[in-house]
Amino acid sequence: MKGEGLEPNVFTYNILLKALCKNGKVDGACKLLVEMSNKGCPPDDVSYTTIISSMCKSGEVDKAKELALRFEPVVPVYNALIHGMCREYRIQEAFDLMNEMVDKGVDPNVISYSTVISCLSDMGNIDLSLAVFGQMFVRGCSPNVHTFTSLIKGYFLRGRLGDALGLWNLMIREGVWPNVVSYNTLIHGLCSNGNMDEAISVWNQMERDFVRPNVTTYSTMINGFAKSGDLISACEVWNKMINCGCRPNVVAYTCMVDVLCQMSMFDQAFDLIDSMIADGCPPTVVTFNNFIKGLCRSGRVEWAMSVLYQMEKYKCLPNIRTYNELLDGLFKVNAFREACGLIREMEEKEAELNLVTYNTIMYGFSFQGMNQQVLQLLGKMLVNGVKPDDITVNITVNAYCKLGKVRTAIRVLDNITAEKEFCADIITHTIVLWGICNWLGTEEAIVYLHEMLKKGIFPNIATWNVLVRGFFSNLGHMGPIRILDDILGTQ
DNA sequence: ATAGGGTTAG
Repeated sequence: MKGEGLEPNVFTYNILLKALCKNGKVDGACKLLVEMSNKGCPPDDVSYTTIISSMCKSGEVDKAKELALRFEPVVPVYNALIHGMCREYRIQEAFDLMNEMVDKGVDPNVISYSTVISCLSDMGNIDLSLAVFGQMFVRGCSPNVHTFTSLIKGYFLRGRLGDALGLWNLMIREGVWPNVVSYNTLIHGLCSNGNMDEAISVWNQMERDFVRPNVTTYSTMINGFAKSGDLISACEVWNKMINCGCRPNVVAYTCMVDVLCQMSMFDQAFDLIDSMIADGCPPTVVTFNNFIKGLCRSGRVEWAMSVLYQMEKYKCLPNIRTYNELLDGLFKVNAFREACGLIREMEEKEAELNLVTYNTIMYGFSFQGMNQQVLQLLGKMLVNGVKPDDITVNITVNAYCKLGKVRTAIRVLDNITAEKEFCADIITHTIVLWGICNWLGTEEAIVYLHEMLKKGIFPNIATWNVLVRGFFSNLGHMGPIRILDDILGTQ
């Protein structure tokens, strides 16, 4: 350009800025920003928005905010920052930015509100989501298809199907037409709430509305059918996708790997993974996790372990889910040594154990009768800041009971139940009943049984098994007969 | 005409 005697203008520089950002050279873009001023072509709003948005997308939202402080930000800059905060669920800071906008008279627009609403929906806070929706109206800003779609997503996440569908109808009544993303959100919401029939009818409605399904739509349907056990329909959607000229991407392939595994077509699943390379969309760790999960669930754990070591060839690193699936598989086939070997391997690689990992290992250990080690693992879990769930509690209570520390088990349960973080279910109670029968005697078990009934927790077949066995081993044959009389008398 | 902000699936 310079050879031709042409001077770059602000458009030229902004295109260059965008190119630098897109190639991960944000530092270079910042240098160019300085150079622009020196060359007598000062950066404009677009220049700043480009850089700040790029920083936010690469997770450098604090650096982006610092840069934004150096000038008077416009709405798109604020929106990029809000999105950056929301990406990390820093919702308070997103609200702070919104308030700052209002204070400075830079009115938040539909994009600002929709970004926050989408974030709150993802966080499961549909009530706050609706509050922002209301505030948006008060401030004279109208929702668009993004806003409605984000709210609908939030309702589905909380299982509120009726509210989600109500909002969908409201959206259409307001003259806001759904696009392919809205349809995908609706279909996914119905599928993940176990409403496959409704999902199919929406998918048909989509065609009548002349909204073309994209690869996300097909993947959502394949996954929906796969999760509901309708593998034939899942395959039909895959074929339809190919016939309609829609090229599968890595997600579509990954869903299909799951389908083939569920059909026990493991060789075909592997062939499909292999063909992904040739098709230019290489498998990811999620693809392999599906394959490994399928193999483990059918007891082919050795094969699954060999896949773990093949992943490297595909430049895929196993993640915690890979290990969790394999550990579960190994424990289920009683390959205790191999499971311990894998745990050591995880420690060497400094893999961060999560809730599922701890539950899986503790469960595996308890099946080996290693109850002391179960309690040690609970300690390790708490030290590492991993919050136990109801499964952890049941495994722990079981360990205490097996060790004969039934009173401790009951005390631990009372404490966490009082904090309302946990609600003991029939499984918990059956475990404790086992402990009482075996260590404290059947009379106390009957007292406990009555307390259970008073709380509205009703015995199932496993509970009765525990009681009957307990009575046989403790009282000879008279006990169980009395209990059986009770059952026959009441049911 | 050429540059900037938000929604979906494994």
